[in-house]
Amino acid sequence: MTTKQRILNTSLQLFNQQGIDVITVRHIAKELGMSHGNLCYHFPNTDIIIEKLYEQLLNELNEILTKPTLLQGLTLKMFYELTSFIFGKLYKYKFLMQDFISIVRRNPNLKQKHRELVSSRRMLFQMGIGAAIEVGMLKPDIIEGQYENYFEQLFIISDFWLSSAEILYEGKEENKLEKYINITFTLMVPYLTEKGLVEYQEILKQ
Amino acid sequence: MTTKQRILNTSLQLFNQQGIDVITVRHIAKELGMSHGNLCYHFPNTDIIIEKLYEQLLNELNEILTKPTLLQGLTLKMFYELTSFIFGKLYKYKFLMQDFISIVRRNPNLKQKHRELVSSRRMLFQMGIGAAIEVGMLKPDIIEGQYENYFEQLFIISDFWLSSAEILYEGKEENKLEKYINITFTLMVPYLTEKGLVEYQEILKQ
DNA sequence: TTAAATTTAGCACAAACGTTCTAATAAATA
DNA sequence: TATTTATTAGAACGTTTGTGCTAAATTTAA
Repeated sequence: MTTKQRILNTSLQLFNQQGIDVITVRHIAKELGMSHGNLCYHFPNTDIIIEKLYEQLLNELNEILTKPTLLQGLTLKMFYELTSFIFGKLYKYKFLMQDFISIVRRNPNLKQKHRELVSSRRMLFQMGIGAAIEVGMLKPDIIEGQYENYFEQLFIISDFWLSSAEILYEGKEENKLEKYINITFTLMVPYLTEKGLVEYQEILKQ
Repeated sequence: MTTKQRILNTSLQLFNQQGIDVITVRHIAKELGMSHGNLCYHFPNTDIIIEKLYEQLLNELNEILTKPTLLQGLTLKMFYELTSFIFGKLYKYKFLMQDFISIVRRNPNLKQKHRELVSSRRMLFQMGIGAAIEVGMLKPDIIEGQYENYFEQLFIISDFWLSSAEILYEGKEENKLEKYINITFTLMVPYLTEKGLVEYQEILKQ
């Protein structure tokens, strides 16, 4: 593993544990057992490390999200697994979500990048919803703006379940991810057809 | 107005504009045209100011939430107005929501206080849901844990809509509050009875 | 093997921070 | 009026921060 990647890994760990406010280049260097002068040779400051970690998250997400076969032979289970995959990645980089407001204030570039991510996620989900309606999994869009509201709710929860969990969640750490995946996934239940509901029940049993 | 209250007001304004990371006792003092030594005579540090502002928000919320007549003669419109009231207060103190993770890290006392707030809100809403089912506004709790999930979704969105808006919202500032009130309120639509739906449509018309 | 490029450690600097102290001023009280 | 109390300004302290520099060590390439 290269020194740069070792720095990124250790930074991710420290940011996740303690947040971006208290972690400095000196802390990261100390954790790695190197001089902070050396660390600044690789990354001049923490903001650049954070930006690299955000790009790393984007790359890991795009590995799946840009697959052209993503929506072929659509099933509800695929939706669930996609949610699980995304949430797992967000969990891995949880400081990015929890401190996103501060991060964006320090580095406005990321605001635009995140908007693009959300925008592409929105398009993907719209296509997914459309496909799911066609195969009779979801109810057609009867009430005006029904799925628009659903998207907004979905994005708020997707982006901030980790923040909420940090304050409110009291159970075991290993159950956290699944709990919030379910909370988010059940947001869809009201829009399921009877056929969709059957499939939904089966997913829960597993 | 007392000096203490002037300091709190100006602090609130600066925190809302720029966040808690960059604002120091020196900034606040400068904005008020006083020496920072003087400001520290009133409030030794920013953490204490933040704690006082949080308590101020709690007091303003409790003015309504602890009214014994709150749930008497329950209508959906009352629910909507209650949501509006709470969201308006959160908007006034938006930095508290947007920076809550950092704030709690710096002052763990507030974590417990917030949990108590959420817990009392949860009880209030449970009573509200119960009453709304009784008057035929909401569907009875058929699916196991149906309303539990609803609560979780509701609390995540209530606590973090301001954070999401900071990054994603692009419309006019004066429409922001209403937009997110609607997003949150429509979370309830799937649980409405036909009677409830009629009342819901009427609220939207206004 | 020799030369160049990369990587490393450690120091030094100015700026900003919270905190504390002193002394002066204003307000309240006896 | 005299005395105490509350409020204010400003300076000083030790820390910590990001940043940049130098020189040594290591690796790579010729």
